[in-house]
Amino acid sequence: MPQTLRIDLDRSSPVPLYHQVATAIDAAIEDGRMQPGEFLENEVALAARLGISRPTARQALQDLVERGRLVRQRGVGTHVAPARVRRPVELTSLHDDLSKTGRKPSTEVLERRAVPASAEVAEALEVPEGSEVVMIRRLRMADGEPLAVLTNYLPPDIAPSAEDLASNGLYDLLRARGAKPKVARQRIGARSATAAEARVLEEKPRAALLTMERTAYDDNGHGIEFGQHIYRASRYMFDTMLFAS
Amino acid sequence: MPQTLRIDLDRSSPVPLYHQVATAIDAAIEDGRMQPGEFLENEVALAARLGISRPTARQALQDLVERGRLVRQRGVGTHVAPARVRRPVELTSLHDDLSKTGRKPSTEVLERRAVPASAEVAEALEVPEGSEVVMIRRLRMADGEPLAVLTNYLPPDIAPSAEDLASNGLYDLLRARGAKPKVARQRIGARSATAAEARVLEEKPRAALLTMERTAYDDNGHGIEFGQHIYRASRYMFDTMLFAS
DNA sequence: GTCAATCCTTTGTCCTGACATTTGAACATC
DNA sequence: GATGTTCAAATGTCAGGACAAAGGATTGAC
Repeated sequence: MPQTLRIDLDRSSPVPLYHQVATAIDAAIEDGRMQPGEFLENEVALAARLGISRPTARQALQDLVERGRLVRQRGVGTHVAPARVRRPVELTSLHDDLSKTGRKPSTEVLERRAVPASAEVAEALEVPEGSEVVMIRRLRMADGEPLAVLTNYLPPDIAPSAEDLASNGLYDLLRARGAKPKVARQRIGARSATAAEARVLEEKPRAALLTMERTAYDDNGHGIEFGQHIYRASRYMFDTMLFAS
Repeated sequence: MPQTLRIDLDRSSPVPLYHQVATAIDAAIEDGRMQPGEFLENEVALAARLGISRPTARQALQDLVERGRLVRQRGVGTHVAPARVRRPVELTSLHDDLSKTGRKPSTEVLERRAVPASAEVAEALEVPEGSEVVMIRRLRMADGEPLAVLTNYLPPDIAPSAEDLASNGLYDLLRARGAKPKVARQRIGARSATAAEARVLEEKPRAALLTMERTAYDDNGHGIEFGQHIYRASRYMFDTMLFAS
């Protein structure tokens, strides 16, 4: 009892056909029209019904498999993956994260100024040590409660203004400036809060904090952002999905 | 000045051609025969030279792009990705992690017994609440120093013995029993150590600890392992790569 | 009834061929 | 010399076909 999904294709659109198909199926999974475990038509039938070639249909399905939405088994068919394995690892900023989970993010820019690059910053951003970079320190709040202190270092030519940062996520602003983060290396650790940190975050002195250090790169591998952040462990966890190779 | 790589193909092998090609190129990148930024031949030439079709060559290159080894640009060509964006996110156990970075892992099994499943464990492993599961608690050490206390819950039929656990990684043992972890959801947080935890880990009381909670699934989405772990923040960090969608 | 062999369905791999789109450089023009 | 145009090179998209391999169900033999 395979589900035949209605999919409208626009052959004059610049969006590739396989992507239109993938998006349509993904949407059906997302809004519940297709349930976990439910089988799709086989790919030959799908291609015939939509008037596309089998490779095109395959490419659409393959994309969804790689994103963890579908599971395929040779000789069996293609079915929707269980809901709990569907969430992807993604490179997002905390601002986007909070919006998606329904909490109201707000930001207070504590500091924004030019500083000489430390060795660590210089290496991440590929600039000479001691050259000028912009340091931004923000207090991130969720529903009015302090959540994290975010410290970012950026090359001067793409660093957003303090005003922009008050209402927009950093990554959105970077993208608007043409710097598109594609990959990031992230290191998560923990330590006790200093007195000053505890005060800003409204925690007790020496409370456990989560620390995160991240370098973001564009797709040519050039560093575009380096950040050292601290989070209130009592209010925040990092939630990721891992895949076996 | 594109690099022409010598690649031997075995058409009688059960290993797909595109995979043979991808593996060969990957090996060349890994051992330095191809340097970051260096261009490959264009895909048409590559296909012709190897005597394979262009789609097959493309599939090999596409695989490497998805793994972050290569970067492609339409109208330009295909080149090797910068070294620092190459490391993948992978689902590994701490045992494998330590071996790879050259530290000597050792394990002490503190406890191994059957316990009734708590609500949390029951949900992760898809068993009735209160049914019997095996709880394993291990002290993980690196170079003789305590590093983490790992607490795992497993279905009784795949739970390894205490003896096996003393010298092997948990994931290796699970794989040998036919339970292949494919995806895992992982939550990383922090908190202060209790007195007992501090004692075991040789930390000061109330020292900051990293906590990690992980549920691993096979490719049908069935839970095969649930773990709650604590790490010495002074000796360990989680290091991951993230990719933008 | 049990077990093995066979067949069908479905995805996996591989081929050939064609046109579209993007990029960068060479070229011509003003 | 600056600027716009054209062109070649490279990857992206799409079509249609063929055979292989795996899994499940059916069938047959004992």
